[in-house]
Parts: sequence; C-alpha cells; structure tokens
Amino acid sequence: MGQRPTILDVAKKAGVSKSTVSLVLQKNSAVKESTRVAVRQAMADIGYVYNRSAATLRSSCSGLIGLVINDLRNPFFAEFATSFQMELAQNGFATVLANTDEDPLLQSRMISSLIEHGVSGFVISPSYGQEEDTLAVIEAAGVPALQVFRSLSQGDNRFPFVAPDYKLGGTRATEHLLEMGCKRIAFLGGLNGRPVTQERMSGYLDVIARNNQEPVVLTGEATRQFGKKMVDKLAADHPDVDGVICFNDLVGLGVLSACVELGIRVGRDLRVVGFDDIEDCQDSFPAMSSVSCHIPDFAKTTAAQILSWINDGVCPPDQQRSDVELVIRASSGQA
Amino acid sequence: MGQRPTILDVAKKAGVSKSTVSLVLQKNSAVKESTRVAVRQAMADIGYVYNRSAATLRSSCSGLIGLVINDLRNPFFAEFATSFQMELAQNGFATVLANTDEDPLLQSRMISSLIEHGVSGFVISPSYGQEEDTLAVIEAAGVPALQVFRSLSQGDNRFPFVAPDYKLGGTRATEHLLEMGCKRIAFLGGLNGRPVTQERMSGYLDVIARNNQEPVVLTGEATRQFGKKMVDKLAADHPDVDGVICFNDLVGLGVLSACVELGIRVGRDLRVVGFDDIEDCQDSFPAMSSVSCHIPDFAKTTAAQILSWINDGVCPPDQQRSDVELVIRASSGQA
DNA sequence: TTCAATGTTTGGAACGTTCCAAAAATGTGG
DNA sequence: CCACATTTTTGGAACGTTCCAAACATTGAA
Repeated sequence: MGQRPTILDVAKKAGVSKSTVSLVLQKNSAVKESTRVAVRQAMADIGYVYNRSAATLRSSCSGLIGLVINDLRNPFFAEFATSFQMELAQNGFATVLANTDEDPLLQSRMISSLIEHGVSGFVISPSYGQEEDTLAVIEAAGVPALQVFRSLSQGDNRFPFVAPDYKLGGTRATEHLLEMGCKRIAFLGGLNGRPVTQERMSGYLDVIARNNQEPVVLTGEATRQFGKKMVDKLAADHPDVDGVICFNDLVGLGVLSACVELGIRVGRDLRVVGFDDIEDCQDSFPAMSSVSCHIPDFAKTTAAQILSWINDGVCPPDQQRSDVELVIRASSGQA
Repeated sequence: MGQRPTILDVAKKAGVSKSTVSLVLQKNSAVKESTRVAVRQAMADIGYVYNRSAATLRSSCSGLIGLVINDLRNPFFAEFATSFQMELAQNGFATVLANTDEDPLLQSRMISSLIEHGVSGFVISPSYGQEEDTLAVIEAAGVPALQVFRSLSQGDNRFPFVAPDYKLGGTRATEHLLEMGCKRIAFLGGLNGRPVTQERMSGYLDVIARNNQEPVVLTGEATRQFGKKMVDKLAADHPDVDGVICFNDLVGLGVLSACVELGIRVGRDLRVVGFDDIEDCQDSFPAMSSVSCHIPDFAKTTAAQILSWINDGVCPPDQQRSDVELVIRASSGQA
C-alpha cells in the first residue's frame, strides 16, 4: 500500500465490499446510514482520494466541462468564464478552459484535446472560420455543446445557441441617446459582416431610420485602440456627431480615453454608450453607460442548461435570447 | 462497434496488435515507419479518438494541469492565464482552471477536485488564509505544485515560488519619479501586511529614505475604486504629493480616472506609475507607466518549469525572482 | 549457414472504478 | 416459524489504455 489507497483499501478498513464503498461514493440511497458513516470514516482515516479517471473510464462521465473562449483577454469573457466556472464548481463539475485567441485552427486542436479528455459537454464562444471542421468533430463525438455569444451554425440547429438580445440592446441604446437629445448618432466598431456586429447595428439602424436620421457607421476591430482612432476620424469627417453607440466596451473605453485627451466633454459634447457592461464601465471617467446582459446571471443560466442537458438529456431550444438592460451612467448622462 | 472505436478496432483495421497501436500513440521510436503510417491511416479511417481516461488510469499521468487563480477578473491574471494556457496547449497539456475569488475555503474544495481529476501538476496563485490545509492536501497527494505571484509558504520551502522581483519594481518606479523631479511621492493601495504589498512598498521606502523624503503610504484594496478615493484623500491630506506609485494597475487606473475628473493633469501636476503593466495601461489617458513582468514570458517560464518538473522530475529552486522592467509612458511623462 | 545483436511486435496482466445480477439480511403478516 | 417482500450488500466482469517480458524478424559478421 505504498500507493494511494483505493476503494478496496477503504472497503477492507470499513469491513464491507468495494461495491458498497462505490455506492457510498455515488451517494446511492440504498446504503444504510450506519454503513455510510463507517465507510466515510474509513475514507477519512486512510486518506482516500477518489480516482476520477477510473470512474470516467468505466462510466464514461467525467465531470469535466470544456469552456472554449475566443478571447479571454477581453474582460467580458474573463468575467463570464469566472462566473461560469464558479457556478459549475458548485455543481461538482470542473471547468477545462481553452482560449482560442480567434484562431480557428487552434480552436480545432483544443476541441479535439478536450474531447480526448472526455469532457461531458462544451460551452463555446467560437472563433470564426473553418466552421465545418470545428463543429463536425464535436458532433461526431456526440458531446453536448452549447454555443454562447456567437454562433457558427445559426439556422442549421446543430448546436443550440444562447446569447443576449443584441439587437434589443442596440435599440435601447440608440433610443436612449435620442431621448437625451442627440441629433446625430454614430455606430462604432465591430468587424463588418459578423453576425454579432450586424445584430447590434441593426437595432441601431432601425431606430435611426425610424427617426429620419442618417446613420454613421464605422466598423472595425473591437479594441480600445480602434475606439481611440475613431474619435479623430469622427471629428474630421463627421463633426456633427454628438452621440456614439460602441460595439463593445473596449471600443467605448477607447473613445472615452481619446475624448479626455482631446478635451471633448463626454456626456455633453458627446454622449457615449458601450456594450457588455464590463466592470471597467463603473470606474472610467466618466462612468460609461453600457448595455448589460448581467454576466453572472447569464453564466448561471448557461451552466444550468448545459448541466441539465448532460444530466437529464434536456436539450436546450435551438436559439435563445436573454434580456438586456441599458445601464445609464454619466457618459450618456443627464443634461 | 456501435460505440466509439478503441485501440483494438484500430489494431484490427491496421492488421497489427493493440500494443503496436499504443506504441504509435505514444510516439515510441521503436515502431517501424511503415507500420506507423498504416496505423495512423487506420485511425483516420475509422475515426478513432484517444481515450485519455483510460490512459490516465493505467499510467497515472493525465496531461492535465490545474491553474488556481485568486482573482481571474483582474486583467493581470486573465492575461497570465491566457498565455499560460496557450503555452501548455503547445506542449500537449490541457489547463483546468479554478478561480478562487480570494476565498480559501473555495480554494481548498477546488484543489481537492483537481486532485481527484488527476492533474499532473499545479500552478497556483493562492488565496490567503487556511494555509496549512490548502497546501497539505496537495502535499499529501504528492502532486508537483508551483506557487506564482504569491506564496503561502515563503521560507518553509514546501512548494517552490516564482514571482517577479516586486521590490526591484518598487525601487525602479520610485527612482524614476525622483528623476522626473517629484518632491513628494506616495504609495497607494495593496492590503497592509500582505507580502506582495510589503515587497513592492519596501522598494519604494528604501529609495524614499535614501533620498531623505518622507514617505506617504495609503494601503487598501487593490481596486479602481480605491484608487479613485485616494485621490481625494491625497488632495485633502497631502496636497504636496506630486507623484504616486500604485500597488497595481487597477489602483493606478482609478487614480487616473479621478484625476481626469478633478482636472488634475496627470504627468504634470501628478505623476503616476502602476504595477503589472496590463494591457489597459497602453490605452488609458494618459497612457500609464507601469512595472512590467512581461506576462507572456513569465507564463512561458512558469509553464516550462512545471512541465519539466512533471516530465523530468526537475524540481525548480525554492524561490525565484524574475526581472521586471519599468515601462515609461505619459502618466509619469517627460517634463 | 549460423549466431549474436539489434530492431519490431505482441499477448496478457494491470490500473481503480462502476455496473449488474444475484445473494444475504431484514422486516412483515399469517 | 414460515413464506414472502423489501432493503442492503456483494463478487465478478467490464471500461480502454499502458506496461512488461518475451517472441519474432532482420541484419551483419564469422
């Protein structure tokens, strides 16, 4: 017994069979309370630790969930990953993290690796490109997978998709700026052609059209740098813009930063709304209004869905949109 | 064969024994090139996927590394986790992530869970408290564990510890502000009594003493909010302060934000240096000077060390300090 | 042609669980 | 005290790999 004790050692110590010990481990209600206690005691005494590899092999259920994220450096995803991981942990599942850095090749490799490790399910915010391959591997393996935030397969219902109602967010943000008296509102950032960009933008475009304004759209990388650059561009090409909807908060923070630098008074000369409501929004100057999907709640829902799919075979609906809330702060501020 | 194909199916298909297939899987050089190719082909043909649970069970080597992080919402750790994970992936290891949110109880639970999953090693930036327990579990399990950034066991050499040279960072930052002509320099943020705080601060204190200045120290939470609050406090209690060293970038960003709000010209009225050099530093206004440990390099080193410990039994030295660089930007700017 | 050395392949026995059908223990009503 | 239902417990047989000692092939030298 130089090695780690096994279920067999526990059984011997407790004077029962290994099967009984196994039942205790699985919290099976058939085992009598008194023996349960005895077994638990024996475990504690000899310092037993559960070997999940063995369990997984036999039962093909690993208690592992793969979380595949396209950009963990974006605080939005970091916040999501954090909440999600904690939620899973509460349910006895461990999270295997894979950051794909927007690289579909890396993504394929990582997904394969996760499958090898026997993850019981995937939650995946996919990187674009190589779409067939990526999903095909998961499908072939027959592992439940939930797409979040982005979808590679919108419409073909191979993998259910959950996301905040981006369009509604765009709508709300735009309406808000109109109410605040903005006469010319621009939409900034987000790669052109990407579904997420399109949705957020379409909310904006609808409202703009309905109010007979002319849209100003400057798509591009969803980064702080891009946000900064666009402030110059706006000043040069569209001096009448007095409100901007940003594709996400990073762009928004870039805008704020540039405005401060140029002496543009955010909340007066220019009203700014971001998207995602990452924590930074509360502490920027000025504090930034943003469309929130309530990350912790969203993560909780996501976790619940993948778990009930795994545990009870309940496959989530094809496509779901969660509500969003516009959190109003000084950047789009009161007059 | 309704189930996933196994090594045995591959063997049959390729006309060899399962042992040979296993050898191929392990990239053993004993197997002849031609059979290697044949086996690989067979795998591809029948869509074989490696079952690591089985391999782990037999070989007790899981290819899994546990990354335990005290606060993944802090971009610094998110950036580290990202780099680390990618580095491991390149070496065929998967990263199981656990965020402990500064909660030692959660930490204990998560570590136990990771051990059950058979992680081959830990890299851990620990939450404080309950120290004995936390480390005892890992020690009992005999799993290699590397502490990063923080150490629960400084001195008792149970687990090697790697961190940036915090003190040197404090020194460099302070010297820099002196060179820029600051007459009164404050140190802001970081929980009192924590080793990391002490180290960063001691670099500061040394330089201050050597230059016959009087120190101004305001410890506290390492958050943006705290940074903001302290600007008011400085203005009220220490109006002569013209330079601040911040415990970390979050505090620094808070300071910047408050300064902009109050019309304090950062880089002129007040010079600011942060710590960690997270990506935000480049895009704040003004861009923030910060002590960098070169996160990607640091992650690479860490990954290399834990891997060589696991693979080759090379236990890293008890304590290591990596070099830091002061990245100078506008917040501490040129005169 | 034979022998030794070297290069390749192989069958069975692990690894530590869970699953299952069946056995043993316990409880109940007559 | 028996027959029966019910509650607990149990011994193998998996699960899909890796490991090992031994078998088989091939090569070069004698």
